[in-house]
Amino acid sequence: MPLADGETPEGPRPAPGPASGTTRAPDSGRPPGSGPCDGPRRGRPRSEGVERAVFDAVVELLESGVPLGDVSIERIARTAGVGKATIYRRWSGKEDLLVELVRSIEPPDPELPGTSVRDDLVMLLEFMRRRGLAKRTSALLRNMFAQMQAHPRLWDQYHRTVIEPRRRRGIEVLERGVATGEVRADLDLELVNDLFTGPLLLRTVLMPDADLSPDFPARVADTILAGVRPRP
Amino acid sequence: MPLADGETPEGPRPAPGPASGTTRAPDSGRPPGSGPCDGPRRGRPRSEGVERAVFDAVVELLESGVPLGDVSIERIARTAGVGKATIYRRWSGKEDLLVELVRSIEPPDPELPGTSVRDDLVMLLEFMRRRGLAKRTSALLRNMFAQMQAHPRLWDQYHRTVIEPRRRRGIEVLERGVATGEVRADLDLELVNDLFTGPLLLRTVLMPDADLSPDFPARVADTILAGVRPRP
Amino acid sequence: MPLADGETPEGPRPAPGPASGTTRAPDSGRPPGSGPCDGPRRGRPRSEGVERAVFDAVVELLESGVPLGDVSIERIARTAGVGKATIYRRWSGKEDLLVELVRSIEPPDPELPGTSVRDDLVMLLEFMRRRGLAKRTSALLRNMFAQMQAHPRLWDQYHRTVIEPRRRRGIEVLERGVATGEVRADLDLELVNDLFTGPLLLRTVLMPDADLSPDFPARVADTILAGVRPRP
Amino acid sequence: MPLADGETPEGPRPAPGPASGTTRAPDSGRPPGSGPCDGPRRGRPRSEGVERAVFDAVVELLESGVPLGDVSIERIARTAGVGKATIYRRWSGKEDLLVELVRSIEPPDPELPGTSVRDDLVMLLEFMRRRGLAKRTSALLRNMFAQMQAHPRLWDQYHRTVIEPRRRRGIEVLERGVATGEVRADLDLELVNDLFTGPLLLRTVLMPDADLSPDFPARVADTILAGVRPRP
DNA sequence: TAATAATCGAGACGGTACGTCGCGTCTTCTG
DNA sequence: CAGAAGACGCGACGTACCGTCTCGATTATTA
Repeated sequence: MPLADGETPEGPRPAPGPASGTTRAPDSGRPPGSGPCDGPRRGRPRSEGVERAVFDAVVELLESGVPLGDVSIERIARTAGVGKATIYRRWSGKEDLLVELVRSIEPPDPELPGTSVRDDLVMLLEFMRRRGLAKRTSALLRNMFAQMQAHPRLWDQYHRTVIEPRRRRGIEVLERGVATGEVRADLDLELVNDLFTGPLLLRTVLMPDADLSPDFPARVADTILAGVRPRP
Repeated sequence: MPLADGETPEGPRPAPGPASGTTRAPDSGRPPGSGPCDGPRRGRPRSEGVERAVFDAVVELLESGVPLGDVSIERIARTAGVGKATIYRRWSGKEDLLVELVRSIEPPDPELPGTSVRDDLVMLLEFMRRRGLAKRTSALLRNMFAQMQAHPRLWDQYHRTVIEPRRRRGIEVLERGVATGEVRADLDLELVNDLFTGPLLLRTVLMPDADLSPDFPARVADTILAGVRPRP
Repeated sequence: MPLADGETPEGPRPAPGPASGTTRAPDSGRPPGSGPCDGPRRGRPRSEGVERAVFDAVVELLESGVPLGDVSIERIARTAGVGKATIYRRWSGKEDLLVELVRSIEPPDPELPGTSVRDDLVMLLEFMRRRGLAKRTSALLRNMFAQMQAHPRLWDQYHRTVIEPRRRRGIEVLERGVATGEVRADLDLELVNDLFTGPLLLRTVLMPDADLSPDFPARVADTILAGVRPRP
Repeated sequence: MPLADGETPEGPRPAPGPASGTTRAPDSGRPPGSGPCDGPRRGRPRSEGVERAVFDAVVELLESGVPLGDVSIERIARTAGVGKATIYRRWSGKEDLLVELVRSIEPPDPELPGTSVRDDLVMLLEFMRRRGLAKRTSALLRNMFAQMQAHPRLWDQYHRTVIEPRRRRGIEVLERGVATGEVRADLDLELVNDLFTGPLLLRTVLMPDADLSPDFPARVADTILAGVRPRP
């Protein structure tokens, strides 16, 4: 989501759709009590096209201006040309579906230059900035973000798998900075990390039209590193 | 949301929305609380008790653990002992109602000590922290925030009346700091203001369980004022 | 209603609107417990224009094709430019209003020639036929008739004041016929009266588009008087 | 209503309505009870139990004294334990539902003795008399009748499928009577048929409490056959 | 002349029903 | 057996009227 750092969608991402293959673990739809799962499944196998069709339908709806609250399962099924039961067989509901959609869109983490703490932080912030600006995903993600606030279970899951790892990366960068002497050793690094990422979240979430010019990451990083009080 | 202010809307923001005015169409009646209009209103005046009953019902439902998505107009009306039409006569829908509810709950702005920039900033942050923690308003506000993201008109209104004034106050504090020499004169104060408020927003919105201990405002302020890089 | 014999609406009826004056007895609106009713009423007297405006509004609505089921009190009040409470002050509800409207439209009974039973019966039937055909009142009355079936109290009242008196007249004609030898003395005259009026009701109510040519009354009367079986 | 037949619709009636066909728009599904259409219907078939449950609920409500005006779709659904949408899926509204209900209750036509015109006519009238008296159907049908008056489309349909066939039978009996010499050959048989059925309609519809004793059909038939004027 | 009292238009009020839509489950037929 | 189709019970949606009530304004009679 907007605050998590990511990659520009116009950048190296090969395919904007769902990733190849059906790499899904939490298949809650299989009727419990069936036999061992390693054997070759009997009956008609699940169509590979369904996930793609469903995700495409959701993205198409959201991009065409439909508010996320109006994106009902019924409508997704109609748009995708898919039966409702087929959707419920794979996901437990709209929220579950959306989480997976978001995860599938999430770009891979950026490579850091490692030249200095300052450069690494700017790079992380720049990725977040590009994520927040990305044309198509921006509104979508903001909507999702809003939606998920109301669904704690899914929010937790997203937090665990997306937000927290990136937070870790920022802290690791700072820890390296402490080791090299670039960062004061007497600071709570979790708090410092929030100092860097908070402003970007604020402008992305609360002020979608605000200034997010390319030099924003550098200005934030430099100001925090140097401090606001005049130096003697 | 309430605990963060942002950027000035007259600043670099190109267009604050389709129409900056108060385009509140569905509420054709007088907004309750305003003075007497010119013409003497005809017909039975609206009961003063309805707003109270409705707001109380919503708060009661949310406090009793009902998720905001399940707080339907129907249920509000039932709980408040009020007709649905009476609700729709005053508000255009659930979101509109919630915006007004939040506004009615909004506490008055804090008095600033004025002893120093640092003290004033800590006070502002402390005020925001308490707002985010307040028992009843916390979950409510977080949900509200989510809801409003999808409704630009309401969001604009809330931004104008709640967020923007507070943002102004922060910037004024910083300007005074520049005048007294407590703050570097070469900084973009809007950005600096976001540095202070961003972290609090981040922890409140993204990490509801995170550390929001009483010393958080002071730690944020001191770290940003002093800077992260070691001083020579 | 359509089966009750009456007068042609294009005939001697002087004014199609409500009769002059406010000759209303069943005024249920007066608050019980007030003083003696002969004394001059205090307060503002009821406007004479209200009954007229309300009746006109109802007729206007029905004539403009609005089904009677859609003629709500609300709509009547709106159309008449009258307050709802003003209507309820005079009538207990829609049914009550409609009964009075119908009564006010009901034309006076016809004069009978008295030359013979056959001529009198034809005259009665002819009045019924014209009533059923009357351009504006026809659909209106059919609607009312339908409506009243579902409201026993009002139906009873209408029956007592409109239907039954006319039924009496038919029987009186037949009794005179028995006295003059024009009618068999061994017959149940109530049943005979129904033989004459039934066919007209049938064609008016069940078959609005059916044959109601001017000679219908004569054909009915002559056939029943002569009998269907061939005379020896 | 059911106890009266009327005139042939192909006769002098100029236009039976806007469209003589079966313009039943809202019921897009197969009318239950018809044979298999060409294409094998897809999706879950409509439950057979729903019609029964709904009809039973309506009859139960009416029998327990609920006025038909208070029999709302909402209440029917509640009583039948059925969703509102399920009702609207089959019928376009209350009237449509009631028409089908009445049709389903309609008893089969009587066998005629064929011994004489007089006996056949008495039998037809007796059948109608019993229909009008039947415990459960009586009030229901009277109300139905009232409802349908205001809905031409439904009335047409009922007329076509219920009233008209019965009317035909009566005229056939009379035609046979002309052939056997039991009936005068110079009469308009449609009118004669109305002479017989009209009185029964009159007493059933206009005078629910009137005399409908078992000998009523015979008295009507005999009086009309013999004529009211004394025979020389 | 002023007070009193009932009327007027207007419209808010707590309800009930409307007809539609989406929910998540189910039941059919086709591949 | 998967999948499209769609019926099912349920419940919320936003609207329309119901009949009652409360307003300010109007219009008579009574003091």
